[in-house]
Amino acid sequence: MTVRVRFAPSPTGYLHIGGARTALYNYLFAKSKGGTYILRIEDTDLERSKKEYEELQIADLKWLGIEHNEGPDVGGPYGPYRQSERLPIYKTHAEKLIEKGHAYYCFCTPEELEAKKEIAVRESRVPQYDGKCRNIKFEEAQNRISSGGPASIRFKAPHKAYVFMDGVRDRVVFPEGMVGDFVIMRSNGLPVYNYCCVIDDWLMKITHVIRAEEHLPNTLRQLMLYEAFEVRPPEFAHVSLLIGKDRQKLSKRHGATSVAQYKEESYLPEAMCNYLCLLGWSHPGEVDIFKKTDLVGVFGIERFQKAAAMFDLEKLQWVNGQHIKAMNAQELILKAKEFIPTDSPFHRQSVEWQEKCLDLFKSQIHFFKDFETHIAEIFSREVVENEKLVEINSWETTPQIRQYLKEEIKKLKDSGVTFVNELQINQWTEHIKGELKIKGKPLFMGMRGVLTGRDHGPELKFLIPLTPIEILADRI
RNA sequence: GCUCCCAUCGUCUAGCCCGGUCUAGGACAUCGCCUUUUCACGGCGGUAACAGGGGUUCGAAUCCCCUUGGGAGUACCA
Repeated sequence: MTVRVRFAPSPTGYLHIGGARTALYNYLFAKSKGGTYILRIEDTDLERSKKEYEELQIADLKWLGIEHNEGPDVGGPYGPYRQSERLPIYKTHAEKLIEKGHAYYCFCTPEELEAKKEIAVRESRVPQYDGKCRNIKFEEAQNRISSGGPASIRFKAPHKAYVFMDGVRDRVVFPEGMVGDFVIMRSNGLPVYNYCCVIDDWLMKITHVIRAEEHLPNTLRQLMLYEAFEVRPPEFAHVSLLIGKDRQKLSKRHGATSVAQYKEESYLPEAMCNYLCLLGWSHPGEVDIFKKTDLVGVFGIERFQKAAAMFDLEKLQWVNGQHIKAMNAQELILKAKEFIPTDSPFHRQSVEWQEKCLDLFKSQIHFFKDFETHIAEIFSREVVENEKLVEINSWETTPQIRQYLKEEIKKLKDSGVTFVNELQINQWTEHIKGELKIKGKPLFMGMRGVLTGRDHGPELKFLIPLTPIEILADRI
């Protein structure tokens, strides 16, 4: 039997990093098992679902490189993949359930239900449906419906315990009486999550359900439904939750929680996947930097952590930095086109210049946008007047260096040179050492201060050849 | 309230299933040193954890029980 997994988001907002992690796990599992990964849109909550969110989420998933084999936009043999387009299917199966005596029409009003619930809570009882409509005869129900009475469909919850084996939690037991008869079709004709989830997973031939732990209690209702349909349930694996600094389920108040925000901040999609993957799963070789393709054949549900994982921005940044460092010149240039603003002087330089520049700074940044600040420094004509620089300028040797370099740069500039080369810098250094008799700290720091206008930065022999000579002249 | 789930450095985790090799390993962060006549990168090293209590056992991070703490769910949301 080939593995079939799915990620089933509801289009009620942006793609959350928790959702991205779940999607990633499903995708990785499919890839590792040579299976199929399906995207299903759960849009039965009409009030909150929006088409634009669906598109946004698909775009974010695509950006992360998590591409589905079947889904609303690419089709597939078990469509439609949007629940709002599967309404007749849910209806038919609900009717079958009624025929088989597993479900019934319920005419209780929301107000009535709410009142009963309140009483139950006050009497500290578990608020469960009391089964008021359970014994209404089918014919009577039909009559009430045809005369316009709004009805929902309730499933008769069996009174027994349920046990299943979870890929992460092992043996999970739900004791008897945890849930009362629950609604599967709302009175407005739309199905309820736990119900359509079962229908879809069954009809789409899903073999493994990998989802967040918050769904664990839902599994009980779903197990009941599978049983009523006489269908073997899929394998379940409930992955630990993602939590924030306060140990609560990760949500908007913890800062950037949507994938799009990280995309915007120039994080690399591979780095995001890498980090997200490590939040609750561990590599058997204790490797911590990898690409999705490295995980084929390695990823499996045996190495999930049961406890919740805290999202740590600092480590994400480190992982992102590691991915940048591992990039070669071509990859860097490609990404630079994407992330460095079009008005940056970066884009006006030669390819050779760009390669050298990116290579020079790639080991000291955490994310791509950091390149911008370094590039801005190269092209900055201003001289930073901080304490250290004032000190450098106060040395009696510094004016000599300035005078010498000023003349040298003018000479080169007048002869049409636009960039100084490394050789030239060595010659300057030798001259200052030999003729001006300046050496050690005054020599190097003096040159740095005079040429860059700053007290720190990369090695001069790499940095100066990247700086246009006219800018050097201006600074001096 | 009720039901379910969870518990190793500040954080992510290895080890747990199949007790001894664990004076508990790695990574992020942090601190120190080296390297770099700067900053970073890099290298080396330090601080830092088996929630508590009972069992079982010659021996427990590992198996069992209790306590405590944390989390999730409790909808005609997903």
